[in-house]
Amino acid sequence: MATLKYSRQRESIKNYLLHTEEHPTADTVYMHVREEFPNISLGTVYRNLNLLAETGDALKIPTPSGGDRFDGKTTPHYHFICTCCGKVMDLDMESIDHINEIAGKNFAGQIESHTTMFYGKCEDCILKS
Amino acid sequence: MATLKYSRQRESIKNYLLHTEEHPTADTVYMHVREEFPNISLGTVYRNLNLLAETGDALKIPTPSGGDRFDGKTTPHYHFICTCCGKVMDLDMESIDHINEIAGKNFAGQIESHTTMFYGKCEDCILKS
DNA sequence: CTCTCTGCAAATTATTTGCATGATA
DNA sequence: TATCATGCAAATAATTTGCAGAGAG
Repeated sequence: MATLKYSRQRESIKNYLLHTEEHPTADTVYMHVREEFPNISLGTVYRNLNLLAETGDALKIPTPSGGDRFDGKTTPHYHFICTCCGKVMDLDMESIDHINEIAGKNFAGQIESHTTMFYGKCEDCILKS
Repeated sequence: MATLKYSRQRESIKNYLLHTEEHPTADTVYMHVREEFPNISLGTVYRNLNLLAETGDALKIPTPSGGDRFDGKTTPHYHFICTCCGKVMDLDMESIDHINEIAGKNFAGQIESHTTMFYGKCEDCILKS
């Protein structure tokens, strides 16, 4: 990949991701960064989010029913997505690296444990039902 | 939901899903079902795949980088997606229902264990690298 | 007969890309 | 001043939807 040059827009996006817990969509990032850069385009947001994901400065989290989410917290941790309301949450739990031994009996691939995605119902949705 | 009526197209789609192991995309299903119903439309395929997923006759598996996959094997099992080649595979491993106890210390939601998605490199991609 | 399902085409949604101009090193 | 980044608009890709007619119950 070509050498990265500094850009104020990218810095702002990176900074926003570091200070939010909501795992925003590209569009949400766009809305926020536009407060500082009113002329920024959605294309630029996408380009930078992908760059940050490549350099490891952000995580790109695919979700069912469209719209990737982004996370500025890059230390290994697990994610949970509520299939009811779509909310993406961090799971603060111990590593499940041993999953490779469990799966390994019939599987010769290598699971990258901390990219595992969990689905279910979040607390709010359980209470509402 | 409204009462379902029989349709030969839906039956054919369901049947194809039951006899393939490849976790096809909607488009792949379309290609195959078109051999029996040359005039079937992609819209109909999508509508029926979604109906089958709702009635529990098929699983809809979201993937990173676009394109849901479908699975006619509806008994609980885990899935693995190769982040290198995109291949979707069944993982024949014991249940990890206890994940709820591990995650539960800091999490009041409910993980539906068998919908957990694992990512990593498949055997083929490991050998090639 | 009534309501569901189909084929077709147009509409949506999320994301990417080409290009001329602007910013960084 | 060479190269990367931006803004804008057009292009893709995956999926959904409106509608008029065909098929199932």
